[in-house]
Amino acid sequence: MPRPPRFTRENLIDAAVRVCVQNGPGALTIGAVARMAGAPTGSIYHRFASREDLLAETWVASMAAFQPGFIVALRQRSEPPGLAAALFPVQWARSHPDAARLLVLYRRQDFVGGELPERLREAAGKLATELGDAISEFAVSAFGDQSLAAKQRATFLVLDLPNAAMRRYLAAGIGPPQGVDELVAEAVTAMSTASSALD
Amino acid sequence: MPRPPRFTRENLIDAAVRVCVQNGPGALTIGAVARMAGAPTGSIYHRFASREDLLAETWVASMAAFQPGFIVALRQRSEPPGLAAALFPVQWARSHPDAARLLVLYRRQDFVGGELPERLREAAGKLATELGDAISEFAVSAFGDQSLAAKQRATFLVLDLPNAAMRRYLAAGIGPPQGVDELVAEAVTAMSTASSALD
DNA sequence: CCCTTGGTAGCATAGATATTCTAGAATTAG
DNA sequence: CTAATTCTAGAATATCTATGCTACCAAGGG
Repeated sequence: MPRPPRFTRENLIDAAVRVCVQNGPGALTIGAVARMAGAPTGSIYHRFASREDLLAETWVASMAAFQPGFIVALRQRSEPPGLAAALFPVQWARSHPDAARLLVLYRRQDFVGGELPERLREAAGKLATELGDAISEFAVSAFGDQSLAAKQRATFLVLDLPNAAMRRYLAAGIGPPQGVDELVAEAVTAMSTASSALD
Repeated sequence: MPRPPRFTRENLIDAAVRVCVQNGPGALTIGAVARMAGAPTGSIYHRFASREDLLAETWVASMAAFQPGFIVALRQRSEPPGLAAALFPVQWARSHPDAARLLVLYRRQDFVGGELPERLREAAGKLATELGDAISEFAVSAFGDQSLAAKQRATFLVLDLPNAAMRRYLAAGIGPPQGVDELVAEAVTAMSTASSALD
């Protein structure tokens, strides 16, 4: 019944992601997104209440695209434990280059600033909780240990380590080469062997 | 003979670093730095030609503070090779919290944009070259291999890995806890053992 | 004591940018 | 065909920032 949209939320968030990965989140201006999407500025305000909101949505949408698959990988049993999860971000980066750059090269804090509408605060909070819980669960199953230290170790293995290995490539705008998977696998295996040797 | 300065270059760069780590490089505006330093805006233009210059100087100064010590650590023989270098960034972060946050949480590209005055381009280029050479040299001495892959592996071990392990703490505004050193040491040792097992 | 040098102070200007607002366009139910 | 609804368009306004500019300040040498 209504006029069909030319610029959906999704279209505009895509454009916003591209602006951010090209010039950093600081360069996300309404004008820049409008140019990137080929839309007039007014159309952006039709979908988003403010620049701040759009910036936050950009982050939340990218994280929401990444996280479910990652959590599945986290629950998958692999040998050594965590290998499947640690490889997931690298593989995901190949199929989602823009969103991956956003997530790896910047931080939540660069996008989600002060006051946000309920919907976004809730979405962001839910994502954080889900991820934290999934990692804790993994730490218990992998290390049989529910201490904070075990969770930190798990976070390092499955997130920080692969991100570190990819970072330079994503910064250069290229997909992570095959060697990254090998390096990650080697590191996870090495650390797993080292710790089981302590038993 | 002249009037004694109230705001030196150093003062202002310090303030700029603090602005960046608090709100990201995008928040580095002349006004923000002026407020942080307690100076009027005009005083900043007395020292720096433009906002872009100040931003670039902020990065160059932080990197220049980090790099010499790191290079010394890189040349230091340790067992396994690279352990001393990999631990250096973590220790340095404890004594230089603001500069470390800047270097770990953001990238050169977020600071050093397009056109820069000769002095800065040269300083930035020299830093990059020195670091690259030092890492290559380390890669040869540690792995006996001057391939690009060896250099990438070395970079991962001594820079990306420790940065990844610290990142969350620096983002939260706290110094890296002792567990980080242990994790880094464990990872470097594990990977060194794994690769020597291949011989 | 005055002049020179390097500095501070902060208002004034120009250019961006965010945000608002009004007019009109595209659809379909009735 | 018309009303109701959702959207596009983009000009107009309000803010924010970077930068330029002028007046004035402090110290030491002559």
